Parts: sequence; structure tokens; C-alpha cells
Amino acid sequence: MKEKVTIYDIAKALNITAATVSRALNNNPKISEATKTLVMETAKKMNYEQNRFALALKSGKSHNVGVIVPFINRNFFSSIIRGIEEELYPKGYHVIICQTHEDAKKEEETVQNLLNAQVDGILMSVSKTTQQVRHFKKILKSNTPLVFFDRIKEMDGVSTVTINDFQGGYMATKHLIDVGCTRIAHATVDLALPIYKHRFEGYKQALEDHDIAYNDDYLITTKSDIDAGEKAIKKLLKLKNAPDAIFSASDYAALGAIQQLNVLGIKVPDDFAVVGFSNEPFTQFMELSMSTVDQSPVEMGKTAARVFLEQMKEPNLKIMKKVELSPELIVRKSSSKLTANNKQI
Amino acid sequence: MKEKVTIYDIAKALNITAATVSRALNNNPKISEATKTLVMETAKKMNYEQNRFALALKSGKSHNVGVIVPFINRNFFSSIIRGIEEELYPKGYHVIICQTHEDAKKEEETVQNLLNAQVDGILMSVSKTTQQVRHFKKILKSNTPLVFFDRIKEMDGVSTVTINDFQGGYMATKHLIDVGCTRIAHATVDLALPIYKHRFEGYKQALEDHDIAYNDDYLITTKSDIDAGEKAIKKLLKLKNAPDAIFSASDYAALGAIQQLNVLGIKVPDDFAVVGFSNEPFTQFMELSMSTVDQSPVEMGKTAARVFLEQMKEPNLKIMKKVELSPELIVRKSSSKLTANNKQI
DNA sequence: TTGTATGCGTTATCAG
DNA sequence: CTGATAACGCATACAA
Repeated sequence: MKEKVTIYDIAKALNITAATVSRALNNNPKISEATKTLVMETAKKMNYEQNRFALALKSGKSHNVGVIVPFINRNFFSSIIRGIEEELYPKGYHVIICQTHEDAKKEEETVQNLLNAQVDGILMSVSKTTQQVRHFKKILKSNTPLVFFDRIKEMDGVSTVTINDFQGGYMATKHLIDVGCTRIAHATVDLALPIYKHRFEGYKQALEDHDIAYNDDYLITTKSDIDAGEKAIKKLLKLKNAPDAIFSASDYAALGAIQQLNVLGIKVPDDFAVVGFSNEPFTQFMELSMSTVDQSPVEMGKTAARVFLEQMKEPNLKIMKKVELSPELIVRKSSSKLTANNKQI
Repeated sequence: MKEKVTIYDIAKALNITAATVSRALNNNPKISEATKTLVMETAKKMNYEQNRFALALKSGKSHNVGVIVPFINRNFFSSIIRGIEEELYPKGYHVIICQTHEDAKKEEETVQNLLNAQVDGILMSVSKTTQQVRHFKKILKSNTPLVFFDRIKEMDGVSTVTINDFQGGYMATKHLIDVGCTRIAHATVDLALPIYKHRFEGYKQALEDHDIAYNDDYLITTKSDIDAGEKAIKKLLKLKNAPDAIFSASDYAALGAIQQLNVLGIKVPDDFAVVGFSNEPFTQFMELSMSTVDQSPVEMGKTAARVFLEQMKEPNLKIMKKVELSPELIVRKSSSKLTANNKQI
């Protein structure tokens, strides 16, 4: 087992002092070119690797960032993490991942834990159940950059990266109108959360802009799963003026809707069009592929990482940046009526 | 901004020395109960948190583990990571994730990087392109526990967690035989990799056990994507004695196969049955849901984590553990012929 | 330009 | 049982 080589070892080999070695390695200006290159070379020769702990202990910087998401194995989040990792790894940061299981308690605890590990920044998506913000304030007070992505909490001093959910909702709804639907329902998940609220507002605005009256009966709150989508369809079809389309804020609920429509013998998209949200992988693999709104999660992750890096570059001034990415409507079979002139993807 | 409280602060507050505080905090036997509880209490009162870097610098243990996978946003891998995180977080370990993009060079570099960060262990799935093992040897030489999951490289001193791919291949094939198929093709990805080789061997064994001659024409090597599956079907159906079923070692290729069969107007499962491998989420959401073999990735991750923890408990002796999990056949529509008496899921 | 000394927060060793 | 001190590896203020 090879012993770790330290700057002392290389100092000894060169008959100079460790301080000089340190300076040479760090491109300190006040050092001769000669010794600098000499040190560099022998360092390489001896396979020297900087000890991250010593550096961290000295500088207080760990070169680790914490990423907190509800669940890692959800395509949306794992894609974001992919983006973060790909952006941060080349800059010498390691990505520590933690999951909250949508539990506010766990989130608080995890934040504390990461803070204790002295991560250089925290990038996170807020749990659905989170009400308190005191753990976020603690992050800020410790002078650790905090970046929210997708699920944010409005507060001072925090950077956010989101997509324009309003626009996403608007695009999806407008598309349904364009293909001739007039009685468009909307399945939301929780209007208390900004992302869902904005999608809903986009939906409403699209209706209004096309002179379609908003109908409260067409708004239905479901969980984000297949079962909920099935129930939603059952309920909606009982209305005397049943809808002819649904824009679901969740791909999973949209899937449940399609399945239930199939069971009931209602033709999708001709008799009932469906658009989901998130572009989960399964939406394109279904036989009747599903229209949906893409959130470009990898790009979102990269952006969040870049915002963090900017913040690190300016340790003095507090940066508070709000980046909003544009969603993309993906039209597939579940809403491709013949009347429409969309690009089919 | 709150200053970090150290053991010196609490020592000062109690008019004792830092060493004593340290001992009290670490349950050192030779210390009086009185001071111990006193220290504990004031520590809590002052919100003391151990500095991980100082500890790491002193002990050489980082309480971080590195996890290396080809891509994070693949359901199989993100689920494994989920399992690892859930098992390790409660034990005080942080999970650092890195991706290789299936690039052997990147893998070597990442290993070196993680080693340099002095992670306490490395859990990984080997990249498809990896030939060399010198970076693995480096891990072992540095006395860092190494656990391979799923994609392993046979070598001395390394623990592995796999599923029984042979059994998976056997089950899938036997199932196809049970539902009346007699000309069963097999799509593999790369027989040089153990996982695919074992699936293939399971396939062959099942044929042999049921007195079906192995036919070399029925073995086809494809990439793990939809396109490859389509091509495979085209090729297979050109044979004079075309197959009536396929067991694909990849869910994606199986999906391509089903899509192509649809295009050709061949009825699945009645005229051609399909079984995939991996239980990717989309397989159950397809209208014609796909039979496949589940690898219980979350469980695999947890197991890998547990193997690592065992190794940490016995730092002296070299443990080399081989755990093999059992796959589970999931029968869905793509292979549910009426002749069969399977459980439908 | 380089060397000396010190501290970052802990724990281990040695005294007492 | 507790105190003093050194050491982990590095970076820097100060001195030369």
C-alpha cells in the first residue's frame, strides 16, 4: 500500500521547504519560474495529489456540493442530477446526493447534515410537504450558496432555475384548442405549489385568449399517478357537458386518463385528446404515444450548476439569479387530430 | 453568520480542556460519567457539530463513498443509487455520484479522482468499454473497499452484487416454451460482457432442457435500443424457418421488436411472443405491456451498500463477498398466450 | 524569492 | 480520570 505523498516529501526531495512547494503548486506570483517548474515536475513524478481534507480544513471549502431531491430514481430528477454532475465534475466538484422522500422533516435534517459536511453549495428541489423555511435561512446564514430548481420556495437571496410553467400550460392548452377541442379539462396536482399553479394559470389564460369560458367543473385535483388519472376521467365524463380533452399537469395522471378512456371505448385522440406534462420516457414508447411538455431536465441541471458556479466566483457579493427555461411542446398521437396542422414528432 | 463552535469553545465554557471534551464526545471509557453528561449537554446546548474535515484529516476516513455508473438517468442505475443512498445515509455516509458515459478513460480518471478524495469505498458498475483493470487494482492497493454491482469484472479481492442472469435468461426462455413457442430467438447485446453471456447461457440451457435444438441463426447481436430491435425482427423474419418468439436481453430492443412486428401486422403475442429484460418502467405502461425480467435494482443497491458496510466493520481482514440476487419473471401481455396458465400481472 | 512559524479542529499519546 | 502536546497536510503572515 503506497503511502500518500505530501508536500513535505517533495520538499525533502528538492531540499527546499514545504511552504515553497505549496506556493509553487498554487501558482503563487512571488516565486521563481525555475523552482516552480522544478516543483511541478517532481510533483508529477512522485504522483503527488493534494489532500482535500487538509485543504478543506484550512480553507473551509470542501469542493463538494449537496443535491437534494425527493427521489433519485425519477427520470426528471435523475436527469437534472446528470446535468449537474456533468457541469460540476470538470470544475473539480463532487456531487453528493440525498433524497427527502417528499418528507419535510427529512429535508430539514438533510440540509443540516449537508451544512455540517460543509458543502460549498446546496442545489435542491423542495419537497411537496415543506412549509417551513427556517432550514433554508440557516443555509443562507452560513453563507452557503443555495439554488432551487423546479420546485422553489420564494425567498430573498436564493437563486432559482425553473421552466416557464405558465408558458407550458399555455402551449399545451392552446394546442388542444388548435386541434379543435373546446371543452378542455385540466388535471392539477396541488395548486399550492408554484409549478402547478403556473401551469393552471397558463391553461386559464389560453382559454381566455381564445374566448373559451373557464369552467370550474373542468378543474380536477389529482395525485400524480395512474390511478388518479383514471378516477379523473370517470368523474369528468359524468358531467352533463363532458369535456373533449384534458391537459394534465402530470404524465402519470394523463396515462391513467388514456387507459380509462380506452376502457370506456372512447377514441383518443379523435373523441378525446390528451396532453401530459414532463415528457417522461414512457410517453413516447406507448403505442398511442402521448403529447406532453418537455422540461429539458438535463439542461435545467446544467443551468443550476452554472448559477452555483457564478455564485462561487463572487464570494463577496450576494447574487440572486432567477433563470427561467422555456418548455417545449411535444405533439404526439394522443392529441394529433386530423383537423390540425401540427408537426408530428 | 454564526461561527462554527469547536470543542475548544465548549471546553472553555466548562473550564476543562479540549481533549477531555473530545473524549466525552467519543464515549471514551476512561472518563467520569459526570463530565461526560455535562459535556454532552453543553455540546447540544451550543449546537456543536463535529468538523468532518478535521476528523477526516486525522483519521483518513471521509465518510463518503463514491458510486460510479455509466449514466445516472437510467432507471436501472438511478434505482440502484436510490438503494445505496437509503442504506448508507442513516449510517452517516454521503454518496458521491459520478458517471462514466460508458467511457473507459473517464472511468479510470474518475476512480483516480475519487481515490484522491479519499472516499471510504467505491461502489460501481463497470463501463461497457472497460478492458484494463489497473485502476481497480489501484483501488485495492489503497485499501479502499471495492464493490461491483451488476456489471462486474472478475478479479481477486473484489466483492460483487449481481443478479443471477443465467436464471433470468432461463426463466424467460422457459416461459416462452411454456406458452407454446418452439422457435425462440435471442437478442443479445455483447456476449463479451458477463451479464449478457449468462443470459444467453440460461437461454440455451432452457432450450436444451426442453429438447429444443439451439439454432445459431436465432442468435442475434444488437445494440440496446429500439432501432436495433426493429432491425433484428426484420432479419429474423427473413429466415426460412422464422422464429415465433424472441427473448431479448434488452427491454429497448424488445420494444423495437414489438413495434416492428406491429408494422408488419404480426400479432403479439399470439403469432409472436416477446420477453424483454430489466423491467424498465415503460414496459408496464405500454398498451401491449411487455413481459420482462425484473432485477430489483433498489434491492441491489441496498445489498451493495450492506456489503460495503460489512467490509468497513472488519478493516483488517480482506472480505470478498459474492452476492447473487434472484431475478423475477414478470409476465405481461406481450407473451400471454391463451394456451398458457400464467399469472397475469 | 524563500524559510519559519502558526493555525484550521480533532484525536492519540504521554504524563500527571 | 484529566491536562498538555503533537500530529494529520496544507496555506499564509511574517521574517529574512
